[in-house]
Amino acid sequence: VFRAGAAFNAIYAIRSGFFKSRVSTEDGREQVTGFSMAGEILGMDGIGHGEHNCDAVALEDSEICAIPYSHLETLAHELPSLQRHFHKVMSREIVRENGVMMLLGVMRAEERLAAFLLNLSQRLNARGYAALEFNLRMTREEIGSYLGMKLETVSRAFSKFQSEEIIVVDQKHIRIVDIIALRKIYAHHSQ
Amino acid sequence: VFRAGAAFNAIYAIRSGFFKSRVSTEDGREQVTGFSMAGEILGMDGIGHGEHNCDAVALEDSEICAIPYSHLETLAHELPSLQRHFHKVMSREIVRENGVMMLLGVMRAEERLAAFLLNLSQRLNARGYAALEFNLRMTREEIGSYLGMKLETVSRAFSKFQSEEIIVVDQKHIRIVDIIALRKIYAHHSQ
DNA sequence: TCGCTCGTTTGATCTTTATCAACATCACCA
DNA sequence: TGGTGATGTTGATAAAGATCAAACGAGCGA
Repeated sequence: VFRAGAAFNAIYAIRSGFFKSRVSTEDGREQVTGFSMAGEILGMDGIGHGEHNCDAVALEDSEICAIPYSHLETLAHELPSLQRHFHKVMSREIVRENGVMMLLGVMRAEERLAAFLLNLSQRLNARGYAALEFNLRMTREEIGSYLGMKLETVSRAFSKFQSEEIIVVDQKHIRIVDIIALRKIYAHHSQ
Repeated sequence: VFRAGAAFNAIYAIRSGFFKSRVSTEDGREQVTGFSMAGEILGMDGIGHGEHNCDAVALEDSEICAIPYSHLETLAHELPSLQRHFHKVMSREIVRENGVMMLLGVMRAEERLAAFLLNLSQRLNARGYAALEFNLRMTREEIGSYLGMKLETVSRAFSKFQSEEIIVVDQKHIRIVDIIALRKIYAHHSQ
């Protein structure tokens, strides 16, 4: 969709599909900063400095709607409710990132994965998809990058959850069998 | 200043002083999400859901200016340049948090501390303070929470930098002796 | 001044996760 | 149809950082 360093012109509303956002260091290490799906907005990182800070990449065939920022400004001025809505969307992105910082800063591997699965489940559910059965669009490596761990650790955590009969994993297909247990892991009750 | 869960009414412009922001899990673990100083804005996390998501705490005597959000909306509508500026401030907060996610996700302990010191140095410098000599306002534990490591690890990294003659540490007083070396550590050239 | 607490430093050991390696599986395509 | 590269799983080992523990120093109030 866009790359870090590219001039900022527009934000993008996702109509359908699935995306990842990522930032990179000069020495080539990457951090996935988020996964986005229908109804979410990409590119708000570009407003501040006139150029994008991260790359946005589609993980499947997707449709997006570019909203030129200059249009948005004009429209928002004419339509205060849009203005307010846009502020909310940006603010929620800040809150979401706070949550990810919490993930990365204080949680351990299995808690992170539980949090990831619960978040995905909840968002899919909000869009009318099954909450307990879905296909991952991203690789283990991308999950690992997002969660601050290596792909092997992601794979092991999936296997552990499966052996504990909390989820059933078949490649990218996930079925959540015991969402209560998943919530307990997330909430650290598991020790 | 405000607490997570408190109703959102206003954002706060810092006139002087030093603050930390933090989020907490139900089981009591905390993550410091940022340190803020003069000229920065607190409380933008509250717009999205009408209540604050994090706590903001002053780390020294400080002055802040509450800007009621309803005022801001009105003013921004009358003054498009303010509108635009406000968008930039929020966007930069998103970009800043992307950087922290990178810190937490892919960097190792010493790189994180180097990044932290360089960032602090740069921000102090931008405000007219010495870039290479300053007093930390936060404890080792708060630094550790921000950087996703334990206070002992922070302390050890400080000691290591001191033994390598990169910085001089005396309690909260820091003097950067070899900023080039610090940048190299940050950029991962150190291995 | 004494003694207390808080923050910090440092050492020893343990745990978690990374790393390295081998192999399985799948998709794609020559 | 078999090869090739990307992806995923699992095991063995190593390393980074956490945890536990002890001690120190500064600041503060009695």
